[in-house]
Amino acid sequence: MARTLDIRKTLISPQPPNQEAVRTRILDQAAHLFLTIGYAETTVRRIAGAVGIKAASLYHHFGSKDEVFESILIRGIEVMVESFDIAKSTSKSLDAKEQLRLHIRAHLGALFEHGPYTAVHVSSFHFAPPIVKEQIVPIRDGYEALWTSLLNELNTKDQMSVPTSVALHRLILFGAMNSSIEWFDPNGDYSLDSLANAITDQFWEGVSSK
Amino acid sequence: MARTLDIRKTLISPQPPNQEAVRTRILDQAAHLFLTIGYAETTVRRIAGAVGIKAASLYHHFGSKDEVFESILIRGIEVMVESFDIAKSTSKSLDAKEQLRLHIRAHLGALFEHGPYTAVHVSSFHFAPPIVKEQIVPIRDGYEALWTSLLNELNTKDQMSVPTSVALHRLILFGAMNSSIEWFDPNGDYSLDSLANAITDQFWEGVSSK
DNA sequence: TTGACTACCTAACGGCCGTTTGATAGCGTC
DNA sequence: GACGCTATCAAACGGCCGTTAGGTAGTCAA
Repeated sequence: MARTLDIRKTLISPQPPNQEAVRTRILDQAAHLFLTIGYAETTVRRIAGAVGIKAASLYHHFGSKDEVFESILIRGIEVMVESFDIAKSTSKSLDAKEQLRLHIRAHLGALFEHGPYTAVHVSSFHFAPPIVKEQIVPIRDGYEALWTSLLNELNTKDQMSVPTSVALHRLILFGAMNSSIEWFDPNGDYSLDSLANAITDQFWEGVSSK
Repeated sequence: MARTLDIRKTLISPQPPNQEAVRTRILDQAAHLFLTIGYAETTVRRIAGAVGIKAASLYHHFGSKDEVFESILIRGIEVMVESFDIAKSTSKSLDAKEQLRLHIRAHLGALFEHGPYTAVHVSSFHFAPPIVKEQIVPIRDGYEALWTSLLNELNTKDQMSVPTSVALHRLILFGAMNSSIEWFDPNGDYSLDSLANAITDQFWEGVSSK
């Protein structure tokens, strides 16, 4: 059975599966470098070295350094969207605050639990080359729109009421969540669940003593 | 009187005041570049060009590019500390939430109203060269300690009670404030006062409808 | 066996980087 | 008028960058 599948696979896709595997390894290693030392310090030679090939060989799989970078940024958004969708479907029947908590947990999960792609997006998008930014912004807008409509939904329920604009509060919430990549250690004493709870409670109730 | 002061000044400091003026212009132009295009794209030649001199001449005023960068990061902290101190002394007699509001407004003022130094610090510290970071961290810790003790103070008053740790909520608040440099336009429709109010209300009351 | 194709290589290209060297004006002081 | 000092410059340094050209094994179908 497994063998028949293998045969069919090679028949359907003429190139060996190695191609896609190397592409993935390049993206993984590059993402790790972008995250730890930033765009400029992450050179093509360094990425190739981490993969175990030479810089010139990388150009067999990608057209340019920026194509690698762009792929990583896009994958970072995909990871966020996938997490969001799961949270959406699993929290449907819960009350407003619990729905919010699950979505916040999902966003933090994308940042810390599903590879470095989303974290790269958050840390390195701001100073990405303008040509790359142009390509990414519309895709990123899609993810932000998911959050906007979620918050609008919750805001129509009677449990939540944002004092000014939903857009503004979404930005504040994003700032609170995303800035955690600067200081949160997913292997430290604090769990990701407890961070999600803290941000949710803070966003929901504030710090006033009633 | 003013004349005597001028004479004394030249007597005390032999070098002409031009030296300090050029240094300031270099820092101003460099900070603007670091903020808009980032550390790597901000080259010594570009900084010098913006000032109206050649790259080699810049080395008469600073020992290296990183010395310029480090000076800007330190100045960014100084601006924050100065804003904080003013807020502290002018809000002493107010209630807890109003004290918080004034400090949040002060931090945002440092980010948007007193030159690009603080904004450079927030946007470019993360990927600063490790040697630079080492120098800056202890200084930055001083500013963060101011906020920690402020929040601890407010937390002992009966109007505020953070559900988990003050340290965590300080980080969340910093994230909310600092991320505004990614999207807030100080010359747009929204005033900095209203942003400070929104963040304050959000932090204090949350979004729940009681 | 040939020929196309894949995946890698070495070597090099032009270009920009941060920085240094050494020179040249200008200017106030002895 | 000689000297020392400041501020600037042109030119060059070695080094690393992203990228390309051209070659070479290996694989696999005709």
